[in-house]
Amino acid sequence: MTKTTLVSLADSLGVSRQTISNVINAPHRVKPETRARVEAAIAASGYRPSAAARQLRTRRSMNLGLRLMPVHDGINGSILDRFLHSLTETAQREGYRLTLFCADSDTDEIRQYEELLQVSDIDGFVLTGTHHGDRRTAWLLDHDVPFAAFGRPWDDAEDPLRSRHAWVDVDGGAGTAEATAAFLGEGHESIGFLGWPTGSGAGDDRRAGWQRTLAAAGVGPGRIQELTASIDDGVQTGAVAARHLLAAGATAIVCVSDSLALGAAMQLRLAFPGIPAAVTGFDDTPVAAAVGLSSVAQPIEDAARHAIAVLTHQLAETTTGGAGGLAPEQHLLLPATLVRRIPYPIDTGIPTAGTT
Amino acid sequence: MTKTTLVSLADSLGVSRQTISNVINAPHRVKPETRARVEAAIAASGYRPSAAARQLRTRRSMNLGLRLMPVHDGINGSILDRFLHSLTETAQREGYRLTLFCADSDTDEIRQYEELLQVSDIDGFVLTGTHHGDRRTAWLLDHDVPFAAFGRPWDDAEDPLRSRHAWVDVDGGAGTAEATAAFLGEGHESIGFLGWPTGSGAGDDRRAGWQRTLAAAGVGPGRIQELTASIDDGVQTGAVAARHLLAAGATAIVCVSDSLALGAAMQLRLAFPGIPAAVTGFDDTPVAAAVGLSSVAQPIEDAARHAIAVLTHQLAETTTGGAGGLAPEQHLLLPATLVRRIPYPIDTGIPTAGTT
DNA sequence: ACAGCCTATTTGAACGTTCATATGGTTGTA
DNA sequence: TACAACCATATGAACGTTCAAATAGGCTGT
Repeated sequence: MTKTTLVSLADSLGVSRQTISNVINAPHRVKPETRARVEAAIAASGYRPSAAARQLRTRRSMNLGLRLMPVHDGINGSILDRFLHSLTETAQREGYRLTLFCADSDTDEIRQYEELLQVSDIDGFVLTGTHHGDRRTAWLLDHDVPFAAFGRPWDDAEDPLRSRHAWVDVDGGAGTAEATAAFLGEGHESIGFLGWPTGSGAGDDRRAGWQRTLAAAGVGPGRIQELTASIDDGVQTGAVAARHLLAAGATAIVCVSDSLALGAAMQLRLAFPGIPAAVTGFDDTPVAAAVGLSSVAQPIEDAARHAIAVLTHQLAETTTGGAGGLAPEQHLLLPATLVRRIPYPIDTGIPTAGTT
Repeated sequence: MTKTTLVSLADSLGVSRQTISNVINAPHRVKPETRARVEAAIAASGYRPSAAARQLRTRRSMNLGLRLMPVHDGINGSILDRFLHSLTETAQREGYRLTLFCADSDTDEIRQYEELLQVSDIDGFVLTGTHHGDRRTAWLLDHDVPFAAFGRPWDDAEDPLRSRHAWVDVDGGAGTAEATAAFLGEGHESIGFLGWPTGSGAGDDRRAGWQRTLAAAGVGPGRIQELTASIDDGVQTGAVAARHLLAAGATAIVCVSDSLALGAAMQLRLAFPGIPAAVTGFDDTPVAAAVGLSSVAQPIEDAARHAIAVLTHQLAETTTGGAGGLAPEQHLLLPATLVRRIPYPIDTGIPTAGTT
């Protein structure tokens, strides 16, 4: 039993290669009667066109590339899991596959683009972790490589909707604004913000949501200044920074991440024993769910779906030359929403000697 | 400026295609002098052989397939992140790439194998989430498809080292045994085990580690029976089940997962206020690190590295026909190790009315 | 009756490699 | 000198598909 190929199938059916090829790629060109006959034969033989041969001829691989960000940078952990799933599933439904690669810097990532493209192995890319001064998008635009970014083009921050490339993002600012407003509604007046150092795009965006909500509520710029802290991610660092916010009079804290929120929650417990800690995190990670921490959730599955939709549409366009249905939104900002939780009593122990 | 190809490069150098091909694939066949000249030209032109053409001719794609398990089944969250990273990085170093695909059942996964192979798009697979009655391994063996499994062949449990296929796994039982022994060393006598329902391979293995340690310490089978609970994963379910273990007199609890451990920790706090909860989880997830939960850590990066090593060796073998260096261990059980932590005081609040 | 056009199908060539084999030149041995 | 053996390089064919152009046949209109 030899491998079924276009020719072997054609011979056994008494038609030509091209007819079968047409049945697969341009069915309207084939007489319905013939078509049915060929389709039956295809199904019976289990024939599948060889990707390699097809790719060699058409110069399209139906493969999309995604760089796996170094751990603790970009999308990680369970967010990555959800993102990847949605990405892969959506791509698969459109006939594409997802190929992963690693790179330790943006420069290295660009080098890999060159490699992957020249080898004509990848049709387009999904970018994550966009940031200020991102050279990747410029490179891809310059080289006419189809791609979709998860993350706004932060350099065009004033008007990202004018961006030359397609992107999807989650409106983190709206999420932190909602969290802040919720605290205000509960009677809190001094609401702190625990964020990352300025310059990170996503981090600044989330801070801005908190800031504008406080400002709208009549809190002065000086006070806002006092109520914000900027530090690197981590539970311990969150605890330390939260102490400063508490000293500044904060009774509730909005955080840029779940890790920081976790640390902040510890300090709030100590400061206001018996009262559920007024803290919100970001990303709605399993950690947050586990300890009952309120958190701003990103519709990451939707974002992934849309990124693929945009990208595949772009790819279909360059092939067929323009037709191919309504173009999906090129610049899409999805709403983040606050997930409210009641903290569990995880731990009453004071960190002392030997345990496990 | 047209695309550089084997022919265009050959013409510009005044040699034949095959010579260049040889420089790349079998350098020893080419006269050093010519070789140097060709290599320089390759570097100068930035020439890269087309994957498609090569694949069409050689029938190898240098692509490895990995099924992305449905969320909350198999490898998830940050473990997946670490696993994927290591897998991708190692594969990349060997000249392979990782292609993802989704499947909602093992049957579906097998269907995709057929598709991926027939299209000759994938050279081999990495399997995760092996379980009792796994039909995938049988199928792959039957069809002579190279693969490496992360997870023992649970059906050959008596002697997995005799398995017909390559696998890597982590000795979870050794990890829980270590945890149990540690509690015994601290003076605990009634150490409970919070596990998944019987039948899950990995879960049973972890329970066995606890069980044999207790047995070795002289705890009778009846008592062991009383001290074990089996439930589905989750923080809440863990808390509920832990209550039963406490009622049975347990003072420490070894858990099959971090989620369950988190729930158990809650109950232990309530039962023994002021004393650090004697609980261990499994997987050493960020959740565990965040709340200061001791946990059994898997050397997942090593496992991934080894899986790729085994797989690529297998692939190289089928090509060259046997030569190609020492074969890596076909059946490898890596040790899991206990990471001891001191619980943080995360939460003193009692779960009551509205929060955040 | 025949050019002209449309439809359904076929044919030759090309995509860029590698395999198998052929060529030409040099060396070694009788 | 003749002939085999070897080395370095070159040539033809093949992998399985799609593109572009060619063919055959049916229908229309003058």
